Amino acid sequence: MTMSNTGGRRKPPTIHDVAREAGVSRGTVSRVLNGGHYVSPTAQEAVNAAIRKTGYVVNRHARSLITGRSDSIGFLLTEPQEKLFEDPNFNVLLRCCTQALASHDIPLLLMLAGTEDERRRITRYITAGHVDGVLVVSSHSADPVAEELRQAGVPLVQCGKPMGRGSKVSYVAADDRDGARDMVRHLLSLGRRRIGVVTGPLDSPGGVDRLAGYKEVLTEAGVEIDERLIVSGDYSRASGEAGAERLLAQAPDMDAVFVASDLMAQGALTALRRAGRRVPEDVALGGFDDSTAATESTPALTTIRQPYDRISNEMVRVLLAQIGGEDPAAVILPTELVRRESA
Amino acid sequence: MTMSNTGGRRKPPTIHDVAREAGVSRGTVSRVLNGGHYVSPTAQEAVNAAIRKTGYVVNRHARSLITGRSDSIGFLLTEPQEKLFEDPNFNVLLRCCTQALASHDIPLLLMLAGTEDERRRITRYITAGHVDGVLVVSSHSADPVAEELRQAGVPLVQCGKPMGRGSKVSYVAADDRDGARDMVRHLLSLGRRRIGVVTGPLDSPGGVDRLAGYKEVLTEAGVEIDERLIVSGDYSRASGEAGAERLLAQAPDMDAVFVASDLMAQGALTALRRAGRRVPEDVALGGFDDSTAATESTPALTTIRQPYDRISNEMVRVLLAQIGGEDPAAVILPTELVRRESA
DNA sequence: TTCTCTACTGTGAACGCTCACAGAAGCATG
DNA sequence: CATGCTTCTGTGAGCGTTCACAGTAGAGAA
Repeated sequence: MTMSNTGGRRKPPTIHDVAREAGVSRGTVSRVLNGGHYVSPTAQEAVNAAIRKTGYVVNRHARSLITGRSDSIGFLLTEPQEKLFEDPNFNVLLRCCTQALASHDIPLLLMLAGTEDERRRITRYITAGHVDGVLVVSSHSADPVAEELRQAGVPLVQCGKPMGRGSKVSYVAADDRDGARDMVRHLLSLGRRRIGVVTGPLDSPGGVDRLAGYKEVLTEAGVEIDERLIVSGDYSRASGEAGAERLLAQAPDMDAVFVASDLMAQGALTALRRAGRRVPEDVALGGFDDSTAATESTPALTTIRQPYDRISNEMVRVLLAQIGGEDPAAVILPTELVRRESA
Repeated sequence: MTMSNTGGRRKPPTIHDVAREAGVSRGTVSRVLNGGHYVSPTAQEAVNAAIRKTGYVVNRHARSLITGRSDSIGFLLTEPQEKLFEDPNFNVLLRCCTQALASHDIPLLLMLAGTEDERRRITRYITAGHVDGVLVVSSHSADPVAEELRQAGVPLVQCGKPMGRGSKVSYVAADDRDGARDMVRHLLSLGRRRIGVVTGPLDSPGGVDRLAGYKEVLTEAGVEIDERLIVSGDYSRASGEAGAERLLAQAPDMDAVFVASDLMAQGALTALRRAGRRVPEDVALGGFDDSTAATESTPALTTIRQPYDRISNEMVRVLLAQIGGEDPAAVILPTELVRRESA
């Protein structure tokens, strides 16, 4: 359609070529490129035609050199390497964020900070201004990298509530407490009363809030909180399996269990099956996340849906706003109960 | 340690500041930055000290503007969005490539080309020279995007053998044929003779080669090839389940099955279990990839290990060489049989 | 007319770096 | 002493863009 660069690599057209072609000045072309304010319709038209004809694409390096912006943003994952991709939530988040950024024509730089060395390298890279901002994802929200970046004045937004309540850092999170409440209410509505819970890590707000929701609903319903029905995990499949095992040992009469992530719920399913408990007949099982793990299991998991697409969009929106000079913001998004087979 | 950018964002030091600090010229600093040839030890030392003292980090945009290189490379995934992350192999590959690049201090730009729109946008972005080269990953190797980029003269390396035998495109792949041979030989050594196979997509060399290995070994062993023991899938879990079902219907006496990917093998496991076949007692099951799916299943999968870490390193090495002007290259890496529980 | 205001356009001057080139210094060779 | 060679260093130009500024033209008001 346009003059694409077939064959060898020739010198690409510059803004100057476009200007000459359109019979205007560089400045006018630049203005068209950047929103088109204060440009006559005639010039606008001529420039666009010239751009199409020459196949011009802006040289981002030249632009960045002068604007000081890189027009790219980083996606930072701070997890030990083994766990890095076990959790399907990371994948979904990565995919959604990439797409959300793509719609703004902003490339995403993937940054994996598993080891101490990598963290140093990446911190240096980011503080050097090679990206305009950072999307931070990590399951344990007390992240020193994020804090360091924040102090260096780098715009960033975290996925999930951060630990320190005082720190003014942007974040986007699902409503953990409310989601947990919905799930436990659902289990109660099924007639279950001996409801166990495998929590997330309790050094993270997400883990704490989901446990809080659990306790609240039980208390409101007049069901006594039994500490033997509460164990904690770290969102890994293995910890879900171990957690369910411990619960079965401590409270053999358990008739339902709320597991704070689908991946852990998968593990719990294994443990329950091994113990000869039928799901959902003997023990109703509720997960959290609605990740791919939920539909892959048999039985498919009843779970709380985290709106990852909306979370990603909001993260990008908040980050872009912050890069544009706005203040840090917190966004909490509603969850939704998804009924499948396990409860 | 050094003067890090604490607090607000001040103007970062330039090469000029370093030169002044070190008492040398810009040129000398630049030479130190780029390998340090033709620089006296004294100057070398002074410059390094000045860099440490000022906290200088090169401005990549200014450098790129003049060199024409972006010093970044793209990771292109051309798959429909749903499948994008279902396959754990993609995750591993992405992780390994990111790390391989990180060791060269090269950032990775993630590019997801699921829809036609995205493909156009990304092709445009790449041909505009915003990345120096591209790592291409896709399960169906007949990829129009890759071909288009290749014709535009963009350095790229594919993961897996490409379809057209004539096209001079770099690639790195595991030895599919040999891996399949190892697995089938192993199944034979277990005393199995009615060995089924669920192949990968037969419009891709990987799928074809694994099937070829299967047939070769059986023929060499004097076992007759039975077409009822051969069905094909598309590497998805669902297709593995359907494939195993079909095999059981067509050849109920099947005593082993070689499934061309671990994800499909997971599906096959479900089908076998549903049909009441014990694995490995009644039917021995062999997978391919040694992805996370292999250890997550019960029983854990005996499989053929694809050396993803080496594949990634080679992809990066070949790509960098090609960017440096060398000719396209093909690398085939050996696989390894990993015995677990399923066979 | 003259002035002001708005809408638009063109022109240097950067941005921070690398590269080519010229030149200096040191040393051996003719 | 001149010449060449090698090793090292500094300087000016320029990469392609944006930005600030100056300037023009036309419309409307005084």
